[in-house]
Amino acid sequence: MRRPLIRKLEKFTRLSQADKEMLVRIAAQRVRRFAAREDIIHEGEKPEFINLINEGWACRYKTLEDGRRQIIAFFLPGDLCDLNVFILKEMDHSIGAITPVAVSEISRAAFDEMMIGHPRITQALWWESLVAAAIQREWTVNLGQRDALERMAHLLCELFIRLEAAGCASDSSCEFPLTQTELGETLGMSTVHVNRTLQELRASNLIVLKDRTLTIPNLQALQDVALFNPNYLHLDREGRHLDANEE
Amino acid sequence: MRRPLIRKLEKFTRLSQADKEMLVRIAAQRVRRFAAREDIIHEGEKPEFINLINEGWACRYKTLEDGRRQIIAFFLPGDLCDLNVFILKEMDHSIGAITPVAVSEISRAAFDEMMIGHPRITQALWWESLVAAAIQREWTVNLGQRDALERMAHLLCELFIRLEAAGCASDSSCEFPLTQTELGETLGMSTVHVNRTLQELRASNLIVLKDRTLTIPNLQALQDVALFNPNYLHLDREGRHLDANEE
DNA sequence: GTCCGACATTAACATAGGTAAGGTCGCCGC
DNA sequence: GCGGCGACCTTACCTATGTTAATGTCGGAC
Repeated sequence: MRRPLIRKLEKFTRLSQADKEMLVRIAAQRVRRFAAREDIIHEGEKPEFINLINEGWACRYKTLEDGRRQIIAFFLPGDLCDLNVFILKEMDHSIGAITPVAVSEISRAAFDEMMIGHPRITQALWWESLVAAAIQREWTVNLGQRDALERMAHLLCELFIRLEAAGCASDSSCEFPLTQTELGETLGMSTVHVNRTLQELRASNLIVLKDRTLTIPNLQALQDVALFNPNYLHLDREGRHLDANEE
Repeated sequence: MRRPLIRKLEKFTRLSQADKEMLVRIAAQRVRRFAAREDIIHEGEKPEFINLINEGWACRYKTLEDGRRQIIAFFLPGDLCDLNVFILKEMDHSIGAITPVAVSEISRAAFDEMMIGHPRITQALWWESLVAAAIQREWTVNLGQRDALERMAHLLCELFIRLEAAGCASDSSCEFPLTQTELGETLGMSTVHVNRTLQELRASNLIVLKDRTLTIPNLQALQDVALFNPNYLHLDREGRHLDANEE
C-alpha cells in the first residue's frame, strides 16, 4: 500500500499520526473502480463528491461540438479532483479513466469534518489545490509558447516529477500508460507529429519510452530542452527536499 | 461607483445588505494604484495579500528564460487574484497592470473575518475561484484545439461576457485596451497573425474594434465561429438569468 | 494458428501561421 | 516644429506542423 496522497502532502508539511490515520480512513471508504476509458463523471452532471485517485491514471477532458478533444489535466495516484466542487451546479467538463483506476469519493460531510478537526490536513489540501491551479497555468504557457519538442519534453518532466512525489517512480523510470493519441490530445498536436517528436527525443537519448515505461536517463538535460522550471510545483518544504524514503 | 465585485457575485447568489456593506468596506481599505505596465507582484515574491481589481485591467503572465512571454489570465474589474495564496511561499508568475489599475489588498486577517461572519460571501468567493479555474481550463482547450480565428473569437466572447457580468459593458460594446502584441502573447500567435485574424473578423462583420472599443454586433454569430459554450462561466443563478439592472 | 483491433511508424504532400522588413499615423517631450 | 516611439498594418517568403494514407507489429479471442 503506497498511500500516494500522504506521500505527496508530506512534501508540503509534516502530518501527525492522527492526520495520517484520518487520511487513510477517508481513502478507504466509498471506493469505486473504473475500467480504462470509462467516465468517472461526465460534463453536465452535478458534482456530489470530491474524487481522490488512489490507483491508476485519469484525466479531465473536454470535447468540442465537432469532436475535437482536449485533455486538460492528468490525475495521478494521490491527486484530488476539485476541492469545493459541490458549489457548482454542473460539471463543465468530464473526468475519465485512462488506465483502470480506484477512486475514493469524499462527501461534503467528510470533507467538512476533516476541515474542522485537522487544520494541518486542511492547509495541505489547499496547498495541493493551489499547485493544481499552478499546473493548469503552466499548461497554458506550454501550449502558447513552446514548440512541439519543448512541449513534449515539458510534459514528460512534469509527469515524472509528480509521479516521483507520489512515490510512483523508481530512480529514473516510471510507468507511462499514455498512447500517442492521448499525448496528441494533451499537447494540441497530431498523432503523426507526436510520433516524430518522440523519435527526436529518443534519438537525442533524452528518453527511453517502450512497453508503457518511461525512462529519463538525464532529467536535467530533458529539463533544459523543455525550458522546464520546477518552481510551479511548489515541492520544497521550507526550502529543502524531503528524504524520499522517510517513514 | 460600479462595485463590479458585488455585481458579479450577485450572478451567483443573493447577498444581504450586511454582506454588501462588508464587501464595500473590504474594497475600500488598502487601495493601491499602478500605472499601465507596472507589476503588481512579481515572480519570486512572497504573496501576502489577496488582490482585488477595482478598476482597470491586469493580467497574470509568465516569461520563459529566452524572453517569450505568455499571458495566462486577465483580471477585469471585480476579479480576485487567488483565494488562499498566502499558503504558497513564493509566486511562480507575475501579475501586471495592463491599463492603470486600482487594486484592493485583502489581508489574511480580513479574509478570515469575512469567512467566519459571512457565509454567503464565503460561498460566493469560492464560486468565483472555481469559475476562475474553469476559465483557465477553457484557455487550455482554446490553445490546444482551436485555430487562430476560433481562438480569437473565443477570447473576445469570453472577455465581453465577463465584462458584462461586472457591469462594464453597454449593450454590445465594451472598452478593449489590449494591444495586438498582448493579444498575441495571450493566444500564442505572432502579432502579424493577430492582425490578419482581426482583419478577417472585421471583414465578416463579426466585430468592430477601433479606438480601444470593441463592438460585437451579433454575439451569437461570434460564438458560433468560436465554438463558444458559455457553460464554463457558470453565470446562471438557479437556472435563470438576473435582471441586469437590479439593485 | 489466424483473424482482428489498437497502436506505432513512415512517407508525400498541403497549409496555417511564423519571420523579417518596412511603412503610416498619432502622440509626447523638448 | 522636430525627433522619437509605440501601435498598427502590410507584403513576401519560409517552416513547423497537419493531413492522408499505407504499412508494420503485437496481443487477445476464438
